[in-house]
Amino acid sequence: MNDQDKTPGNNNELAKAYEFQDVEQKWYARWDEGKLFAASLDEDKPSFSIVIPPPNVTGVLHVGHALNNTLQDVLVRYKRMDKCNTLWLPGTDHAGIATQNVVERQLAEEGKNRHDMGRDQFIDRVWQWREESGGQIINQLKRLGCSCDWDRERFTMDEGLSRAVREVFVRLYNDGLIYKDDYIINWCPRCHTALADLEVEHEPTDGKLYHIRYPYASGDGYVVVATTRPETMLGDTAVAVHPDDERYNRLPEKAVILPLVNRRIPIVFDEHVEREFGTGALKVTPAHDLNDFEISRRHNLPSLKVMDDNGIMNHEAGPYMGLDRFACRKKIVADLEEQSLLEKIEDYQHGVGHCYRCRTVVEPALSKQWFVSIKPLAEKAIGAVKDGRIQFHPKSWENTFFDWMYNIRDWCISRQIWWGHKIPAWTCESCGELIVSETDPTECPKCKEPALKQETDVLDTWFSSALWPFSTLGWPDKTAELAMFYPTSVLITSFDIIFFWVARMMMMGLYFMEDIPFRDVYLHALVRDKHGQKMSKSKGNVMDPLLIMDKYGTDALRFTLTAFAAQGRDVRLSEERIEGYRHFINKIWNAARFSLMHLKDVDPGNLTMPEYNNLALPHQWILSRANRTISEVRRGLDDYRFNESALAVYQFVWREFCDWYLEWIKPDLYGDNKETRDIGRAVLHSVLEIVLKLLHPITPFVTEEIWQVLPGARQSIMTEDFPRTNPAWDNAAAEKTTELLMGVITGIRNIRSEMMIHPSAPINASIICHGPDKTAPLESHSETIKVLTRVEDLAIARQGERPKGAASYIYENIEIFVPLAGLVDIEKETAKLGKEQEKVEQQLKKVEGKLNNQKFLSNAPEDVVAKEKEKQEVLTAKLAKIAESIKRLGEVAA
RNA sequence: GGGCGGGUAGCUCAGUUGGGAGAGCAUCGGCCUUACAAGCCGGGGGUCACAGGUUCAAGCCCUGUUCCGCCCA
Repeated sequence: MNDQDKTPGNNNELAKAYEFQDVEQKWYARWDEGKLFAASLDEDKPSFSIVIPPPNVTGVLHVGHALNNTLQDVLVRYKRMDKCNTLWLPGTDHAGIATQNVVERQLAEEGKNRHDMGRDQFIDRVWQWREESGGQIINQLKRLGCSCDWDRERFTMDEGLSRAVREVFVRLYNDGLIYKDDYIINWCPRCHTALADLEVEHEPTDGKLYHIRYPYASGDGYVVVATTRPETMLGDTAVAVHPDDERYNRLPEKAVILPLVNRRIPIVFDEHVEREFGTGALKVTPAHDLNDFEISRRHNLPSLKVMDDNGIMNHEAGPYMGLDRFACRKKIVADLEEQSLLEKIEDYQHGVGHCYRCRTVVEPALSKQWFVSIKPLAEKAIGAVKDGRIQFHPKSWENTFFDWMYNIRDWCISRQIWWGHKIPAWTCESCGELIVSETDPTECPKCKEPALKQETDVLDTWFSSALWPFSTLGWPDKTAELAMFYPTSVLITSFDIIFFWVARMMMMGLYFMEDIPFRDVYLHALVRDKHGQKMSKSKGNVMDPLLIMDKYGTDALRFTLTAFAAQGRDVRLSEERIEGYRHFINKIWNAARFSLMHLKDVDPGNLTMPEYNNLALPHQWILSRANRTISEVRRGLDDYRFNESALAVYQFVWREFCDWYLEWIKPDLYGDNKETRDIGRAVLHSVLEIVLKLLHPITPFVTEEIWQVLPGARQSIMTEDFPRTNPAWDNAAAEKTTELLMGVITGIRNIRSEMMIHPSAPINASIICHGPDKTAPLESHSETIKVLTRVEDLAIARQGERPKGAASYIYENIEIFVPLAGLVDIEKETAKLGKEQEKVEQQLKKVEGKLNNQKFLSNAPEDVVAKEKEKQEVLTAKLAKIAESIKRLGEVAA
C-alpha cells in the first residue's frame, strides 16, 4: 500500500495483509530522520545508557548479532518509553588482525603485498577499505530496527578514542603496570604477530607421542624423553626429571648428548616435572614452551630459538635449516629412526593451540613483548563484583568470572601488525633510552639527541575495546555525556567474550574512571545450530538473519529471538519457530484491522473510558488481565527475562484479547445500543493501545504501523509512555466469573464437536449447578454463553433430571446437557458411528488376536508387545465411547 | 584433570519464594462462523534421565548414578 496515504486521522484503514517490506523501511527512515533515537541530556529524567558491544568493522550481521542487538533494542525502547534519558551508543572496533587480513587478501588479488607498498600506504589503503566497505554491519543493524543514537557512532581508531588509548597506555606505563620483557608468547606464523593467551583456541587433536632416546654423554645407555613436538628438540638445552623420581635417582651422569645435533646438555632436577607423563623425563626447550621456559629460569639454562617468524627452522637448526616446522618434524622422526634413537611412537590426543583469527597452529615462542601487569587491575574488578556494585545476570557467571580473574596472567598487548594503535614508545638511537609519551617526542629527554625510533608494534584491539564505555563518551575530557551516562546501566553481550572484553572493561573503567563501567552485565546465550554447534562460516552452518528478515519480516525474527532468550541456556534457532511467530505478527495485524473497523470514524474525544466500576464484565475482565500482563512484561524486562515478557504478551494478545474478548464484545460493537457500543469502542481502543505499546519494544514496526492509524495518534508510538499498571483494574472476581463462563462455553462446544453437530446448527442446552450456587452469574451472562456457543434456548437450574437423549459434559460441579433430538440425522449419524465401530472392532480384533497368540508373546520383542497392549487399551476405550454415543442416539430415536 | 550448564509432549524448548505440567511446530476430528485458513472450534499425546532422601506436597530442594554439551588447564 502507499504509505503516504496513511497519515493519522485520514483514510485510516489497514491493508488486508501485513506487508512488512514497505513498512519496515518507511518507519525506520522516519524515526531516524526525526532524530527519535537521539539521547537527550535532560537533567530531570533518570538516565539509561548502553554502549553497544562494537562489532568488527569487517563484520557481517549474523544471528548472534541479531540476538544481541535485538535484546539491547528491546530494553532501550522500553526505557525510552518509560521516560528515561536513553542513550544507546553504537560503533565498531577496528579488528586489527581481521581487518589487516581482509585488506591483505584484497591486495593479493591485485598481485600486491603490503611489504611492497610500505606501511603508510598500506594504512591508507585500510582506511580506504573502511570507507568503502567497512561497517556494512551498521546498515544491517538499522535493518534490524536498532534505535541507536547514530550521531554518536564511534570507531576505535577515531581520533578521540585513539587519544584515550594513548593516555591509558602512558598512565599505566608510568604507574608501572605496563612493561616490556622477554617471555613465551603465542606466535601465529601466518598473521606474523604475538597473540594473547585468550586468542589461542585449543583444539583436541590426534597426534603422536614420540619416545626419543637421549644417550648419556659417556656413551653408555640413554634417557628416554617423550614429546609431541620432536622438531623442538633442536632447541633443547636440558633434560629435566623430578628429584624424587626413583627411576632417575641414581643416574650414571648428569648430562646427555642431544641426538642429531650432538650437543651436550645437562640433566636437571625440577619439582614441576610431571612424573606420570611419558617416561618422567622432560626435554627442556626454553624458547618454545612456557613450562620449559620457567624451568630454564629456575636453572639458569640458555634459550635457543630454532624457528623464525614464519615457522621455518632457522640457522640454529643446523642441517634442518630452511625446513617448515612440520616438514622438519617428519625429517627428524625419520632421522631418529634411522639412528635407532626412536624408542616408540604412540597415538596421543592432545590440545593444540590455533590462532583464533586464521586457525593456523600457534607456536609458543620466546619474544620481547609489551605486557599489562594485570593482577592489581583484576583485584579492583573482583572487588566490584564481590560487593555487588556490578551484578551478573544470570548470577552463575560470577563463578566463571572469579575463576578466571583469580588465575589471570599478564596480558600481552603488543601485536606485530600494522593496522591499529601504534605503541607510544620510542627508543633513543644514541643512548638507548626508552621513552613513553602521550605526545610524539622530538628529542631524547636523557641525552637530548633527536634520533628517536618509535615502536613498530600496535596494540591489541581489545586494549582499545576495554576503554569503550568511557572513551566513547569523550574521555579523557570531562564531558556532559560522561557525567550523565557513566556508569552505563547495563552491558548486554554474549558470554564468550566475558574475558576478552567484559572483564577488561571493568578493570580499565575502575582504574581510569574510578567507577564501574556498568551496573549490570546480562550475558545471553550463544545461538547455535540444531546440533548445538556454534554457528560459524567455516562450518557452513550459519543462518543468515538478513535472509530471515526478507522472508518472515524483522518483527518475526525479533519476537522469536526475544522469546528464545531464556537465561542460562543456549538458543537453537529453527526456521519453523520463526515462521510460527510470524503468524503471531499477522494475528496482531488482523486484530488491529478488526478494531479499526469499529474505530475508524470515531472522534478521539469520544473514546474516553467510562468509570471502571461501571463497566460490564468483559471490559472489567480484559482490563484486569491487561493489568496483569503489564506487570509481567515489565517485570520480565526489568529482570532480563526477555522470554517471559514475550510469552506474557503473546498469551494475552492471542488467547485472551483475540480468542475471548473480541468475540465477547462483538454483539456490543455490532449492536444498535449506542451506549454499549461506545463503551465497547472506548475499551477496545484502550486495550489495543496497551497491547501495541507493550509489544513495541519487541516488534517495533508492526506496532508503529498500526498505532499511526489509530484515532488520536501522535508523533510515534516510540515516544509514547510505556503502560503502567492501574490498581483499580485488578479484579479477581471478574476473572473468576469469566473462568466460569469459559468453562461452560468450552463444555458446550466440546459436546457439539464430539457429537459431530455442525458448528452453525442451532442447539439447546441445559445447565445444572450442583454444589455452590452459580446460577446467578450464569443467568446474567446467559446471552454471552448463547452467542459464543450458538445455543438458542439455555436453561439454568440448581437441580433437575438429566434429559433423555442428551449429550453431557461436566465442568467442575456443573453438568451441561445438549439434547440431541432433531439435531443430528439419527440414521446417518448412527450409520456413521456404526461404521466407525466396525472399523475399531476390527482393529481391536487384530490386536487381540496377536495378544492371545502365545508365539507372538514369546517371540516378539518386548516393545512390540507393549505397543500392541497399548493399542488394545486405546481401542477399547474408543469403542466404549462410540457405544455410549450410539446409546444416546438410540434414546433420541425412542 | 578442574569448573559450568543440560536431560520435561513426536521435534525445538519454557517452567524463581516447592502446590495447575506448559508453548511453538507437528498430529487427529470438525469448520471458508463477514479481523484473521498465516485462521476458528474441539481432541490426543508426558512414571518431567535413573535411584534414594527432605516435605502435608518435589520437574523445582538434598545425595548418588548415568548420558550429552560448553569453558578452562
